[in-house]
Amino acid sequence: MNKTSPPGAPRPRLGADFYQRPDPVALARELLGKRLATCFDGRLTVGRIVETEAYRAPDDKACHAHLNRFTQRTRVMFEPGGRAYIYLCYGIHHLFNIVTGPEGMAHVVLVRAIEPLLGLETMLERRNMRALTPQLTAGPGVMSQAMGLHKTSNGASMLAPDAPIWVEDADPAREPVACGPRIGIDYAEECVQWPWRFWLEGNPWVSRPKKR
DNA sequence: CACGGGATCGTCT
DNA sequence: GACGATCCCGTGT
Repeated sequence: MNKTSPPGAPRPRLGADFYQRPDPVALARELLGKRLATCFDGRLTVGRIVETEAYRAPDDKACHAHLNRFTQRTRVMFEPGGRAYIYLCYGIHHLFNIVTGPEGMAHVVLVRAIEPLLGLETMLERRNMRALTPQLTAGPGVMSQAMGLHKTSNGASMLAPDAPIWVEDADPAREPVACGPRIGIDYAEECVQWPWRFWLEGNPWVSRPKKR
């Protein structure tokens, strides 16, 4: 009997009960292996989530909503879980986060890398690449680009049955889960070492910059 | 392959 | 006016 389904098989979308649970660290871990999907202009792209980071308000200094700082930018983080939080980083990269937790708790999970499953041609085209290599989607900026995730989708709900951004349930990952410090948050003082980055050990689609 | 720097702009001070 | 939850390319070895 088959224990896994083909990549193209339809899957149930995760709903509010998943996203609105209170612990963003547990959610970051559980999102590993699930399928991030978008459909923009009729172009379906799906990838298996292989790397995430948790950001938690109010105590986490690396979180944009540290001390529950409420600004125009962080506003969406306070919404109930199940929306996209997408912001421009370094003036170039659109970083895709999933708002989690109940309303008022500004927790998010950054999706850092996916393993491409469907819509590979679309992903390659968006990235201006020819060959299928981890550079396609390993890293939060390039992953967003490949999936067509842009700051114009900031605040979009992922809960409606016809929402163009969603996460599908999936079979449990076979790879072991590893964790370690988050990337690029050296300013966050005592939070720097918190092991809130999660990845699937050995999966080649996990980001691997030089300095880590 | 290691290293260094530039790109580029929204956000908050 | 400073600074990012990054990435890519050029240089040198």
